[in-house]
Amino acid sequence: MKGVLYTTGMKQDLERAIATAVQELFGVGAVIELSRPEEQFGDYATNVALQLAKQVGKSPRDVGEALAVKIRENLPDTVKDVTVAGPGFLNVALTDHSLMQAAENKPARIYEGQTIIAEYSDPNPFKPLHAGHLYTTLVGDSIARMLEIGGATVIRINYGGDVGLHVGRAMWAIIKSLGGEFPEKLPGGTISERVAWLGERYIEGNTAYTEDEKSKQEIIDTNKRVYEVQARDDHDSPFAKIYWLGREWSYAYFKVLYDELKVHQFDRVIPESEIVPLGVQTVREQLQNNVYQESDGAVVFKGEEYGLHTRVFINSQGLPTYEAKDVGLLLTKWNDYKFDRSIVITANEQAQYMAVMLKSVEQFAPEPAKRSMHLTHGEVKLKGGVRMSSRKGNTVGAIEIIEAATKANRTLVGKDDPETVLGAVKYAFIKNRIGGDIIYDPEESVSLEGNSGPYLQYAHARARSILRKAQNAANSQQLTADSHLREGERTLVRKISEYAEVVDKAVVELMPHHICTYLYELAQTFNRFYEHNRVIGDKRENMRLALVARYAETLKTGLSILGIASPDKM
RNA sequence: GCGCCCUUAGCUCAGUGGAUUAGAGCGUCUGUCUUCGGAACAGAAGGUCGCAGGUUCGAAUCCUGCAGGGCGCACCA
Repeated sequence: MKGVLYTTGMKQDLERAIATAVQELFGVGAVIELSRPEEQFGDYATNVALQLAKQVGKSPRDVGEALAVKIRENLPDTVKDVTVAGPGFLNVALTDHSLMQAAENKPARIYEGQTIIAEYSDPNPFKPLHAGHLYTTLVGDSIARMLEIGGATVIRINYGGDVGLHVGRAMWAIIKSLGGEFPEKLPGGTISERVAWLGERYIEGNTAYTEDEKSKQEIIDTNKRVYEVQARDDHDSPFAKIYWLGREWSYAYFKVLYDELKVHQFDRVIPESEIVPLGVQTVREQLQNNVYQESDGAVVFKGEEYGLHTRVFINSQGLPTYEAKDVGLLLTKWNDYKFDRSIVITANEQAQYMAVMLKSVEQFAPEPAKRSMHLTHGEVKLKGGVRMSSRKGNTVGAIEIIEAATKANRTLVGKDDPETVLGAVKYAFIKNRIGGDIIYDPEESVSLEGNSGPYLQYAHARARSILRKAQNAANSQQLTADSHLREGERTLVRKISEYAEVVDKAVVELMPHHICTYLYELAQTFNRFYEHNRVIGDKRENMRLALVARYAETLKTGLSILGIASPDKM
């Protein structure tokens, strides 16, 4: 189900034209890959001559020279010049006119017609929301947006563990803390306070589970009771009342985070309890078919045959582990959506686990398994690479991050400015490549300067300010009306023309940080242009207004893929 | 022990199947301002791209080994 790049736009036209030239000159086929060299060398570059040299039996430079002549002949309107550089690289300079056309290119819709499931965020009820949840939510949100840019119909799914040992741990400590099963004794206060209280209980239960054998047994029993509450749909017993209330609080609190972050709404929230029956039933059925095996009273999948490892799907108590639940989840997605692709986004600690789960499903349901992929990101760490742990008491809460950023921004700017705060926080998290761990630096995440969200927003607001002041002629002119560009103008047009290519790359690789890197360069290029070139009152005002308008739109569209707002004024 | 991932300037990171001086931001130092918004711009200092081999005309980028760090490896999620 890999996306195939559509061949549209200036870059693809050029690639085809060069391939044709190769065919005409040497009678061989070649895949041309154009890159963007530094501006002084041209607008596009290719190393095709070096690749062909051996095959054709000529020196790379000779191949390059011959190609350069041919390309100039074939594309007199598009190409201003083709030169051979170094060992045989071809540097291609576009005419100003075609460069301006390239600045109008739109990203390819490589997922057109596909239904793609994006599952992300996945917080568990009864557990605190920490920095990692914030991060994974933002990554998922931007990736889902990228899939939409690529033309897909995206189903956003949020999956969470409302049953399982962590709930047992929390419930055990809650009951202990209440002095018995007394739902009426549950604390009041704001939703944050109540959830904070739950979080403390979870940590207590967690500690007791690892440190005290008797408590551990009690927690295991409590866990079973939670499954029974679900199975019997019990809403009346005091135990059940506590459970449902705690779950409700958690969900309410998740909503607080999503609202604060202004992320796109989920299409569906799937609690684990919903897919447990299908998961268990499926695993038991496939036990008959020998996909899964019994071992020490548990049901396992032996991954060793596939270079993986063995994992337990149903434990010896007869309760499903995360594994069996994920089987149920995957099949539920498949039954309900018949997706073309399903992407699950989590931290990388789950990478090998997920590989085992998918491999097991592949044995009896190959289609959904093959169409699934697991995209992982790193952990959020503190400055100096310090890992957060509730035991050390150095965890950072998800909402705490937004609150701290809001406060810091207030003292810096003197007013509340949620769009700037969110711009700063989101950009700080998304600008790094997915995969490695990222460092949460509270100061950097509220920074207004340099490579930051607010820098980009400011570079947008500045441009809008110019356009506001010159409303008259401004928006009527086409960028391509003037066929000759001055130096600073050309640099900006050239940068804008990279937009569609960068987004394509980000969408294909599912790497939002490419967009961050590019937009920062774009904003930088504009700020330089702004410093050195007058727009209003200049002889070239009309052309430059069209350029500024094109730039502002590009930046705004790009930021929207990251879920970052572009206010007209700041 | 086995598997996977990571190691680029003081800090935080881009760049990863070839190239021309390895790029940013922060921090440090120095400039620009009777300016369409200074949340800006211009410049300086700062790197044997973890170490050692190998392939190549050419390696931060590919291969091998080593070191350091992270994650996972049966009833947690």
